[in-house]
Amino acid sequence: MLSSSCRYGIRAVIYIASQPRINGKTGIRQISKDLELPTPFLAKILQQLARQKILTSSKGPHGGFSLQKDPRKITLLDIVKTIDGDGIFTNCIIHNSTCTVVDHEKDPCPVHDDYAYLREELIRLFSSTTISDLAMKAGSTKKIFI
Amino acid sequence: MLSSSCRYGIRAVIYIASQPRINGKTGIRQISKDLELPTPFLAKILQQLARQKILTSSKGPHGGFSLQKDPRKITLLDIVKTIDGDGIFTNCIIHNSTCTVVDHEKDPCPVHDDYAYLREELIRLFSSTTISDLAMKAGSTKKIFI
DNA sequence: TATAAAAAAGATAAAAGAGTATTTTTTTCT
DNA sequence: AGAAAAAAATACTCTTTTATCTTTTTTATA
Repeated sequence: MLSSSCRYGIRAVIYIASQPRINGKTGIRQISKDLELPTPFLAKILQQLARQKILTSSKGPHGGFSLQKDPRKITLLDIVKTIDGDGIFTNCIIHNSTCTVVDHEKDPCPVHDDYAYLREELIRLFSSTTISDLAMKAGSTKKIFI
Repeated sequence: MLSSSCRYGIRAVIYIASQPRINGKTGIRQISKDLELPTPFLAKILQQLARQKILTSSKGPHGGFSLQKDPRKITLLDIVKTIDGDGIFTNCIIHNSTCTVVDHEKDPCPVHDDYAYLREELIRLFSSTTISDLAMKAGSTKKIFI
């Protein structure tokens, strides 16, 4: 469904949002240690999220990553699109390419109509779930990150 | 969502089900030509489906593949499980492993509850959509296979 | 200003997925 | 029996994803 990179990215953003705000920065060493993810691999993912204005990164001593936006304004859709692209929301389920209503309206693939509903539900879920929601739920337990 | 192998397999099974029954066999050369798929790669996929009793294969002149079951009894779920496994139906959306109700019932991951519904809809769609359904819809057009 | 801490960048390595090529086995038909 | 046609099996290549390692750049602060 989602790539490893994407899942790691989502968990890292939830983790950052759950951190107590002392100076507002969370180091990648700490994130990768607590989430049990490979440090340099996670670094690349967070860099992508920083380029998309979802995270802020700062170098130097006491540097690290923090959210660039209100966690209530960051959705799962934002993160998934940044890391995996929007293929999961547009690709046909049995063909290689997109299979939107426009593409196939006169020549729909046989699963098209039935899958359209599920695709809409997927988009609805991902676009309505915010990092704020997830960080609140995550707050109640430690193990969710692993 | 689904691997290339899996999508190719689904399309091939729909194609076989759509063929006029002369001697009941469809050669892989014909399938790969009409679906524009690489022949030896598709062969491996069809072999997997044959091992799972979804297809029958016969060697020798006039050999080929045919359905081993009533197409009304072959579901998308059968094919997806054969080729991609059941990870898509069991894996957690943000973790590496399964995240079923049993696994996380006392310690659910933060997206668990919201995603559970979508997962159920996915299973419902895949298990209720049969090759018979798809072959009938496919009958009306040529381009759907490509 | 020098140092150390941190992320950024780049190069490389391992694993998995996708695809190709070749040989072997089976079967039909002459 | 022999030849040809078809799938099965095997081994290999290419690409992408995942992961690691090393070097560079930035920056706070002693």
